Amino acid sequence: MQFPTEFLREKLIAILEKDGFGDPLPEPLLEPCADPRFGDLQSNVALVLGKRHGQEPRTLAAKLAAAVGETDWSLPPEVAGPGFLNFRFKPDRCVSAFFSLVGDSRLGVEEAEKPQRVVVDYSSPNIAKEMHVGHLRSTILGECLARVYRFLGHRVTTVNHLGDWGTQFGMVLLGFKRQGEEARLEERPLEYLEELYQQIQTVAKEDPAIREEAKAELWKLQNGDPENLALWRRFIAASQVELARIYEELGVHFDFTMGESAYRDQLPSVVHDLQASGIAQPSQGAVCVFFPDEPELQDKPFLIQKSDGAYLYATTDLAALRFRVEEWKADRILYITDGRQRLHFQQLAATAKRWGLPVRIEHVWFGSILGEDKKPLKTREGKPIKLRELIAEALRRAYAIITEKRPDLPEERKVRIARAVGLGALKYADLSQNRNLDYIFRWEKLLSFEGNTAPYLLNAYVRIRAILRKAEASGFSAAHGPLKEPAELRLVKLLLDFCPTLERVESESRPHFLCTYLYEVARAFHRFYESCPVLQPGPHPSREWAASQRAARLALCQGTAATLGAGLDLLGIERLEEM
RNA sequence: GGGCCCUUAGCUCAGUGGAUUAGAGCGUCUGACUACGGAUCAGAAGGCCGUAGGUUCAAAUCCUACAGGGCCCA
Repeated sequence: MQFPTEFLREKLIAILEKDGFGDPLPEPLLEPCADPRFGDLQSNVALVLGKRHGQEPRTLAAKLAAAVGETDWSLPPEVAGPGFLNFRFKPDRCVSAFFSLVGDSRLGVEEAEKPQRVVVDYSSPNIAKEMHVGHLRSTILGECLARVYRFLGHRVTTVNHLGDWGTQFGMVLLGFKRQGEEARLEERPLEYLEELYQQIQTVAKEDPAIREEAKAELWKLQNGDPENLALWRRFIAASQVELARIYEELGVHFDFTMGESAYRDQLPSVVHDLQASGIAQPSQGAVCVFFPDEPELQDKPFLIQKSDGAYLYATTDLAALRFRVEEWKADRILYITDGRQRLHFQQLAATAKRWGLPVRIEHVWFGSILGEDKKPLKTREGKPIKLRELIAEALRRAYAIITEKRPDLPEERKVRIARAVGLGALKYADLSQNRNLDYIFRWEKLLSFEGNTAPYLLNAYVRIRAILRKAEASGFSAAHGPLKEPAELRLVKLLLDFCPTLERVESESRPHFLCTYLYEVARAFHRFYESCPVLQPGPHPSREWAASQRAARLALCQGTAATLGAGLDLLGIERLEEM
């Protein structure tokens, strides 16, 4: 389906190229007007080209305006100020485009012509530790991006790269052997394993003998000791059960869960390969990749094997990378982690390039979570906020509100609504902010239910659904009809922006573009709702006209619900029929 | 010591390769309940876009330096 911006853009390009202004095209050619009073789209190409070719911008703008003229989509452009071109869409054309969009299950979004195989690597918790707030960001962002890429027609594989093979298992094994309690392992494995680890670590600090014992346990595990292997497998199985519960609650799905341990047999060959092809070199007993051609990485070698022969995260990541390219034929891999790992992924990408792996690596990084004092909220000091506590608090707060506002509802429905609202608010808090920014952890912020939040979007959706249900009960249906009120047209134009918005999300892997857009849609709907009655229109010239208007407004409701609903789905937020 | 990120209204944040009068939410103040669901809507107040230079007819946006905060590497 064609969109007005796209249409005008192509038109403008054709004119510029014909007039010899196309090399290179000034960008951006068109952007939304800063102020709606100027129109729908603005262009400052005349200013840029005027300068480039020594022409008076206003004269050039007038010439371009004349060349564009009136189009199928737009009125003749106006020249304003120093040489802006302001474009105004034809309302009727937008309305008819809107009606074709309403009838389309994909809302006018076409599937990618050249689908890519995209691997999204996210969440990736450590198996022997509680998940905390930091994991939420990776999990929520990754899930959302995977859904957006998939919706745009790409072949997405999601993977949870579990930390299941670190040195911490020496401590955990020792701890469990000394004082293991089966029941606690079954009950709450993540918490229990973390506790064991911390206990042993505390003791080990004082007692070198304990440190040695832990090392010995680790050595045994890594060298295939049956007892330790069996225990380790039990830790993993128990942890995975608990993780699965959390993911299910969050509505997160992985196509594959493959821990670091899955690659342990491949590590020697990675190091060997890289050495054999001259990419990695021995250095002070260790093995490193150097990057003489990358200015930013010149003094930052990538360590892939330590002098004692041990492998590192880097080695595992390279093995996983090779696996994903060779076995999954990945064209593109997105790693969703916090910004502290940026150097690591820069090095990983640079190594992959020299290794000749035909894959585009994107590090989708996000900021840290800070405490109220703007200092990092570290798990060592201070009190870590456990993810399940955060979720429980979200549900509790949402439940309190729903109980207050809807005491009439049966318990079961209140719980269900509290789930959608609480989890939605929590997810939305992470998704709606530019991911690169650090954020300060505050319950009120993460669990806010007003303004630009999930409950606001849900509220709009619920209201529309209520209207549509009533309409259906009364036998009214949606159809073509007049949409001329400013609030109607504003909504119509916004709904035509769904597809371009998703493309922007894809181009930068930034879900907050989608959130901002959906918020605008919900706001525009609320305004429309206030000023344009759908089911009980006011006085009208004729009964036919009133019926036609109601049908058109119902269509607008349908289109808005479909767009908000699709958007919520992509964000991973559950839709509601009532709240 | 080197590198990266950030600094926009009291608070939390948008601002799509420079451009017409910098936008929201929360909070504050004033309105709208004869309700298609008020978790809503209308309006007001509130900003030398960290500081200082530079490039430009035009800078929150690009360049340089500095300050403050955070992170990474040895």
